[in-house]
Amino acid sequence: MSQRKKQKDASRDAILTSAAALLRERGLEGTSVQDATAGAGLTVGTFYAHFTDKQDLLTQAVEVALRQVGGMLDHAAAGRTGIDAVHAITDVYLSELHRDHVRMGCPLPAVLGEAAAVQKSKGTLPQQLVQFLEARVHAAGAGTVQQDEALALVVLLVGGQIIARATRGTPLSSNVLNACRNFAKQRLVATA
Amino acid sequence: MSQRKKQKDASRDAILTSAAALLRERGLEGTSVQDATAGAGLTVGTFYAHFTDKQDLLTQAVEVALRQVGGMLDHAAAGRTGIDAVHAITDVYLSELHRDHVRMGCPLPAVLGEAAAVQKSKGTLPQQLVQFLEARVHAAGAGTVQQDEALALVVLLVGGQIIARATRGTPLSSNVLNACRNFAKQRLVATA
DNA sequence: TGTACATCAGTGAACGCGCGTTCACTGATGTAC
DNA sequence: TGTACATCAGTGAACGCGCGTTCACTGATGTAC
Repeated sequence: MSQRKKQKDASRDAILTSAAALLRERGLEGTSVQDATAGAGLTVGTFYAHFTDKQDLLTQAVEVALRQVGGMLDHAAAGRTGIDAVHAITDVYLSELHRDHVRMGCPLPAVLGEAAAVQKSKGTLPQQLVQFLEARVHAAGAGTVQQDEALALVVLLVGGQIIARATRGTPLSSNVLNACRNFAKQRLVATA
Repeated sequence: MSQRKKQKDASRDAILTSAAALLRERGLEGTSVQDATAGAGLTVGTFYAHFTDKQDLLTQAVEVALRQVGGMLDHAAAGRTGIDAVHAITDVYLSELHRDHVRMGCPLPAVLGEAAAVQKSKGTLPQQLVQFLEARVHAAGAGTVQQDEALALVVLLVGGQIIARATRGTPLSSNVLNACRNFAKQRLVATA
């Protein structure tokens, strides 16, 4: 591969990484093309040499972020099986650490909450994102968790983080995380 | 009260009502001052005779919307007590009807999802909103529901609607509502 | 190897647009005598 | 009751700003001979 091509790919990756971080803390609408390219050390002008438009960038950046959180969940579940793996995922997803490190975390709380932006994307992106998490939970559970339970757990995980982040700085925030962790784990154990 | 004062109050109420509807389907950021006043049959120019700024309007409009959803929940729980009342609230909140009539529903799914807008509001608005719902659930349960359980239920309600709305038009949307209703009701019944 | 030209990643300024906000003005309503 | 003036809810155009997007240009990299 030519040096030019290599550099272009590096720039593209840098913009994607920058956007993947931004969209998690500012949402899809709040992530400007300007800021994403600036975060990669570039100027706006070059943006359209890499992406067809803003929507194109965001779609790909969400996937980048999703791959990261997939790794996070795999790491948490490593060495465990069945309900133990599901509990490990629950603990890590609903941790204070995950709440406070938005840029490195899951994109779903930011993306699914933006009514306007999601409607604009028309496609089935939100569906794909939810099913990604659901599949992960389902697979980790390996037969101990019904599909309906996996869906409800995904709602507790994503919804819990949305609310914990919205109330950050108040005692309620950690109470919500605690309540969701306890509820999810106690009620899922009972069915195992 | 003078006719002038009466007319001004009517205009103010009309703007508030218009904004309360808009913010639930477009979110806080997506609700423009222009659209809110136009929805009341007025032009933008008059806006600052009624509100100090956009944030002022939104804060009050969220309260208006919240009062409406309070009525909805009271109506659903009317004539029931304890866990039955909680189940009725769960069914109505996680109904397809509530998903599809966003303008008349609960503002929390729209408001809590907007990371950027919520951080801008600085105050404890999100906390107040969550506690409003939590208190309602807790009161309806009248001793049968622990505080932690009430919080987890609020997360299932709000999170369930956020995800159901984001995936509207796909089969997943109704599956999520179903899964949350079942999970919430089966697991809460067990503790009653 | 050295030179002349072609390519193209990135620059920086401009555009049109919608936004929140401001303000001089209008005309109907209220008040004073 | 009638007239003259004061008040003020609402109008409509303007502003500065950040946004997504476009484009003429630059200068380093690659290619041909």
